[in-house]
Amino acid sequence: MTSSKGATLRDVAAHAGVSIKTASRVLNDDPRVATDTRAAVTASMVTLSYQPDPAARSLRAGRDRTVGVVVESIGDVFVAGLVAQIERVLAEVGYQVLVASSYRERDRERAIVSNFVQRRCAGLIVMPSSHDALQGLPLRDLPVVFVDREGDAPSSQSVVVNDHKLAKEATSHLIAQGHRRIALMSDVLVVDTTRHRHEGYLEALRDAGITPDDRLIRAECIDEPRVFAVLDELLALDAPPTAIFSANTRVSLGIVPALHVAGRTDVAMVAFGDFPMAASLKPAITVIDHSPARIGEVAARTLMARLIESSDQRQGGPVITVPAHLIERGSGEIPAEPPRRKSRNRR
Amino acid sequence: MTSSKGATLRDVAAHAGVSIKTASRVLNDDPRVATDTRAAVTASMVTLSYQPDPAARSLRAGRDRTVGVVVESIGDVFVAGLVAQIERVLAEVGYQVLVASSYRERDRERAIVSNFVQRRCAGLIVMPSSHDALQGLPLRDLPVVFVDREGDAPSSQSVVVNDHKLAKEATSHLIAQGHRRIALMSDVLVVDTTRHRHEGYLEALRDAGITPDDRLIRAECIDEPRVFAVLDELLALDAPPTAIFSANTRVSLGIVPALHVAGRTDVAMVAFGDFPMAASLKPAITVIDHSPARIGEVAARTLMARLIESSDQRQGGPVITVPAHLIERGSGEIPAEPPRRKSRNRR
DNA sequence: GCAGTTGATGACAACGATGACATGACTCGA
DNA sequence: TCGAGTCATGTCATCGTTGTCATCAACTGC
Repeated sequence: MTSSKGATLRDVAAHAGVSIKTASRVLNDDPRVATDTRAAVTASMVTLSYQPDPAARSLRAGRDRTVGVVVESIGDVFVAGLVAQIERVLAEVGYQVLVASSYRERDRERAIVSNFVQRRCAGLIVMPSSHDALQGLPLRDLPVVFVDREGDAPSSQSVVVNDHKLAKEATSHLIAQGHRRIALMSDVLVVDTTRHRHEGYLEALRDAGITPDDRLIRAECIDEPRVFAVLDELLALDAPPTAIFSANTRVSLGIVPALHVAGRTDVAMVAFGDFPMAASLKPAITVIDHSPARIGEVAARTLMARLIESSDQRQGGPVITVPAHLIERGSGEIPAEPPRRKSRNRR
Repeated sequence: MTSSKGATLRDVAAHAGVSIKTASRVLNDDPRVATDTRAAVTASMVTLSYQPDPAARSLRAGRDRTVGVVVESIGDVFVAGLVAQIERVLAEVGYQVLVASSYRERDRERAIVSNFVQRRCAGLIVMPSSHDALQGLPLRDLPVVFVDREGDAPSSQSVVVNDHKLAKEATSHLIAQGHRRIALMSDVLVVDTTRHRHEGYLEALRDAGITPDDRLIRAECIDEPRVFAVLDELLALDAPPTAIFSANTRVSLGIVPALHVAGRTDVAMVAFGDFPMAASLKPAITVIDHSPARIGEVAARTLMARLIESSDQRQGGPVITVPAHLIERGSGEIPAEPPRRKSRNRR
């Protein structure tokens, strides 16, 4: 039945016997409309199953009920969880989500943002490839919320976890099990987040009076093959590490299979970021619960507050820190010196 | 420097000393423009760093370089992989991706589609909650590609795997290991895909002369707690299953931890759909490699073919089947009768 | 009973781009 | 040499909506 093109505001106005402007007013909840007129127009809208045209609206009004989300790669598990939550929260208030992946390429990222601005998105949620990723881009006062990493932009806010503190906590946890040779495996150091985790790691070592060993610090784990290679090298050292701190989920997803393949699940490990199956592996993986859902939710609500109330008043400071904590599951509690066959099962 | 509002086509035209229409022609690669005029306009565009306004464009031209993607839930690993590939392919040709999750609610799904149509998306990629999910919706001849499940819509195509065949293959694989009591765990039977997998399972049993046991067929595994409960019940049966066929990834992600917690990793298992870590578990999980990337890629290219060439000529039939195969990893090769301590390590 | 206020409504232009059609300068073949 | 056909370009209206300003009736208070 419902065929071809939908009804326009003009049709609604004609059907209700009012001017198009009055219909527009009803549509926009303008108080200056008589009650019965409003009723008539509303009825006509229902009858004609009218739906406003977003393009015309955004062209004229200069804004669109759309939020642009720029992430590193939507295929990443962490990112998917993040976007899911953002989409869920924004859908509640009738906003649509545009997603695009930057693949960490600065130019691509900037092009995406420009495009979103051009599209009159109402706001932006960005997982920036670098602190100054958006520097100098014309943002038209768009509210911007950075996620997972801090970013610079006029009137922006960032939703992050305390990378430094949590990385330190993870490392200290391993130290507490008696480990002194702890490897750090991470992605390259272009993202601030990763840098902060490195610093946390180093500080934990320093506090424990352990001299960092450059051979154990490997910030080159960009893909799975690379992780395998690095791990091979680490295990082949004269003094190999007895524990590993994995600085992000993608790396963890490489380390775990690699350890299993090498048959070296005796090496302790703490992973920054939870992941599917982490609790079911043998040993189960001790993680820093860096929850994408929590971060996404906070980011979306932070943006929403600025979208809806049109209050430039931003809630919370420029940097909002979401809590996270360490979940002991086994891999992080493997002691440095394997117990000398005291008892196989203590319990 | 670059401030506030961007340049409009009028500005470009003025700067190049031509009419706005000529500038428009250059923008749209209309051949009817003199070479030097074109050069001048292009130069002006660069100088003013002109970017076309998508809203105005889509309003006038009736189409937008945007593809609407409707999925069940963007947070799902399978879905995330799918969307990532779609986005990647479409970005190559300058299309933006709008995503929305239906959470399998029909009304929501239909509302999303209507909205996308209203937005003048150039095309739609839909993971439909049911075969007739889009029935009767005004689609304006939009090219629609259904993914992972077949769907009905005028001039649509579907990109799927052969669920029936693959489920049968998985089940037969378990039968070949000597199993006769094979449980089937799946999501509820609202989606065709799931139904086809059930049929494949049943056919494999029938072919092997095994009578299906209703107590082993559990199509109620909608979330993780439910999976745990069902598994408990199954294992508590008088004649418990010796093998499990998991009909989708979400269910697998529940079964694996449940088996580990119950200490019953001696139960054989084949999972429909690969997932992170599947190869690193003990035992590693034998899966049907139902690859989201492959499906996403094919779906995106199928849609692209119709977007770009504006040829209504659709390539491929209404249903495009993407190949998939069984990957033996261990869990699916656990024999029905555990070997009677012949030798611990054969090699 | 009248200026001034308020409230409801409408006419019109504009947002930025493109489609239909028109124009004027060529070229070409008979 | 001229009409037809091509080519490059321009004029104008239009997509569906909203902002600005005008209109006009009813109501206020003195």
